[in-house]
Amino acid sequence: MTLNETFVALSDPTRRAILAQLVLGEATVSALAEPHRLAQPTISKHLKVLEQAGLIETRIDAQSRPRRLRPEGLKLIDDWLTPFRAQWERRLDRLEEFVEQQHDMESKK
Amino acid sequence: MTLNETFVALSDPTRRAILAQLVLGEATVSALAEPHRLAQPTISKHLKVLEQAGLIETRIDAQSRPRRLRPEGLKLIDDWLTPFRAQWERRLDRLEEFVEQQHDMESKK
DNA sequence: CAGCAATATTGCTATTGGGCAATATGAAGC
DNA sequence: GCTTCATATTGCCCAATAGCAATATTGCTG
Repeated sequence: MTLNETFVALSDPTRRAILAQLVLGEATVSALAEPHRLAQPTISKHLKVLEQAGLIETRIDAQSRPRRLRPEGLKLIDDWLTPFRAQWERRLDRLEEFVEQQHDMESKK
Repeated sequence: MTLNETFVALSDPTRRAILAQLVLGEATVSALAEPHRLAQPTISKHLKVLEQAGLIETRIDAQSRPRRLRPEGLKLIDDWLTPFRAQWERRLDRLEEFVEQQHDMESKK
């Protein structure tokens, strides 16, 4: 459940696709495997990584082990982004200022 | 400059540390190498990954090649987070609702 | 232009990580 | 109790990657 585990978990496209699937709701392992051309054990491995990172959780229903999203897990990432977000918003502000200035110039012509 | 490149770039702690350093402003390669117990070529390699992902850019100043942050590069990540953010905020809303309901119950005692 | 300073490139090694087939486990249904 | 279904675990291979030392490159500076 560390920041690093989370980023590592997200660095694989298959795992990101699995998360995207889970936004739509709970799904079994076989349902999660189906869209990818990957063997079941491969998917199980990915699921383990995601669970270890705190991004999904497992429920038990007879033989099946449906997974569901733990969106709060992504807060670590969101928080990490904060200082950077501040920066790109500042850039946007400067751009807006610039546009406004240009506009003023125009109207003074 | 793809989403995958970006996530891969962020999946290494050294590279994240470098980005964090660059929030404070432009820095030379040797300045970036200094805090880490890593050889200079190792850092240069990391910088290449970050630049390829569009997260930093290089300026040329005599022999030195100072890097600066390109915070907009992180928008890809921020955008990817959007659908998930919606989910964890909904959870928060439900929590608030619950707390309010409890509060109502209390006041009716 | 010689020599130094800052960085890039190259070539190598060791580790990690994604993939698979084969097998193990555990619950359901007959 | 035996079979079947869903999934986990194990053992293996190959490719990708972080790391380094050695060397190349580029631009000052004397």
